[in-house]
Amino acid sequence: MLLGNEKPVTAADKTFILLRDDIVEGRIVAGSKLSETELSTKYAVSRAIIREAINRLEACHIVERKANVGARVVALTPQGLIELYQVRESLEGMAARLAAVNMTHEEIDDLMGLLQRHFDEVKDGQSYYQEAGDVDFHYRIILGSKNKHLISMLFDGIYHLVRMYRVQLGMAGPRVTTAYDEHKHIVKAIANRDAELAEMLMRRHIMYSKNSIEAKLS
Amino acid sequence: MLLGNEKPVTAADKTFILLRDDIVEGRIVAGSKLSETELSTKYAVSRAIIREAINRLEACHIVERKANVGARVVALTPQGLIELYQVRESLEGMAARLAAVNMTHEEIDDLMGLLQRHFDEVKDGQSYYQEAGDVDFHYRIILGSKNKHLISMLFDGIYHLVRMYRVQLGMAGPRVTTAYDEHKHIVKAIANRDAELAEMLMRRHIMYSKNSIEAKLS
DNA sequence: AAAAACATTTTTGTCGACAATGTGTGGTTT
DNA sequence: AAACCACACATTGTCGACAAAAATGTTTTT
Repeated sequence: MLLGNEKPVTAADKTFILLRDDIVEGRIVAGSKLSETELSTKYAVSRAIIREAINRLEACHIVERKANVGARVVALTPQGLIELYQVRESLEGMAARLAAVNMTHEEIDDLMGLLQRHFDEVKDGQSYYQEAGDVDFHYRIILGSKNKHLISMLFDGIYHLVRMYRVQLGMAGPRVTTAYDEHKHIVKAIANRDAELAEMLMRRHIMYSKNSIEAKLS
Repeated sequence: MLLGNEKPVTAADKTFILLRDDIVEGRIVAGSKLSETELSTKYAVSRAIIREAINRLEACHIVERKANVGARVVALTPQGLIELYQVRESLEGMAARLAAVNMTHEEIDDLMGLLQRHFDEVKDGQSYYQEAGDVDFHYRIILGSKNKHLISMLFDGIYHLVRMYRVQLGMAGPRVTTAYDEHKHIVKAIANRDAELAEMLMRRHIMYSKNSIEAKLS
């Protein structure tokens, strides 16, 4: 899924996205070293382009770089996952709070429609929900916050890392119907313009999700 | 004040910091365009260095860039300030919550010592508190969270922007003794390992601070 | 005179080469 | 045999030049 951002126009943009996806999807293994010359031949661009792409990946916390030594893909650790979800809980909780205040009636109606479609799909036995459906739901609430910083931090930073953990540690499990109910309650709170409750429910929702993932790691 | 990060080693590091400070302190005016060639002569480095510095500033949300057009320093708007403080409230609230769990007894003792020194200074009539003292306090709690993402987002991203608003809109006002009391209560909650309360108090503290600034804007 | 089309100029994007730094190896010394 | 130094190698950092795109100014057309 392409997040609603602008399309890549420059070569550095395209290479950044290619490289990022190769890392997130695990085609470039977590923890490995990134050689600039090697990557420049692989993606058929100059080293300057690769350097810019790596710089952006560093800003996303997807790679770590040491001066005069080089860049490595981050390692996936249980501790890292926990820290990631702590930030997510904090930011998305605030997003839900702000969405309860800032979303238009129309946006809320759309969101309820989306939820209904997801319900129909889940009811028909498709386990489609977890991946795209979940992301889509959170996506709209984050946008609904109308807070530029929040939106950018979550979409450009956190979400690719979350996805990296999901893909590479193979998260697809249950929590389908449970998560649906939680989503429903969150939307209801937003529709009621109850910011306090929306934040609390969103934070709980993300905590449960974290616990579910943590359980699978042990 | 230099935050505890590693010292700049490469020319791009140094230029990035120079440029960032020139923007934050207002020597390069908010909203203005950044010409790469112009800056490269001004800082006596090649355009590649300037480009890297601008890329990093973009990651901090201090400049905005459009492909094939160029980069501009962000504009300072009341709305932007509000959004910034919403994020800060969210992240630092979580930091306080985590600090209540993760700070060592020694770190907490140090923090109480710091607070005592600040009290003495404020008592003696120095209005020193607001600027460095406040930052120092928040700094330690954020570090005390032991959460890499949180620390990086706040120090590398949010705090320079907050400082930019403070400097350029001329925030130095009162709230000295009030803020001190709030700090004291937060530390007490952390010492009691009361994560819930620590987060709540920190969020209130930041909200008050925001309100105080907003009042000055009108 | 206003608007459209073209030419010019400026600015950003990309590239290959050179310089500086870190790393590994082999040899020497104790 | 272990520690240390020196040298060569590989990788990253920096630079100036070229290509492409946008902005500006001029001419042409209606």
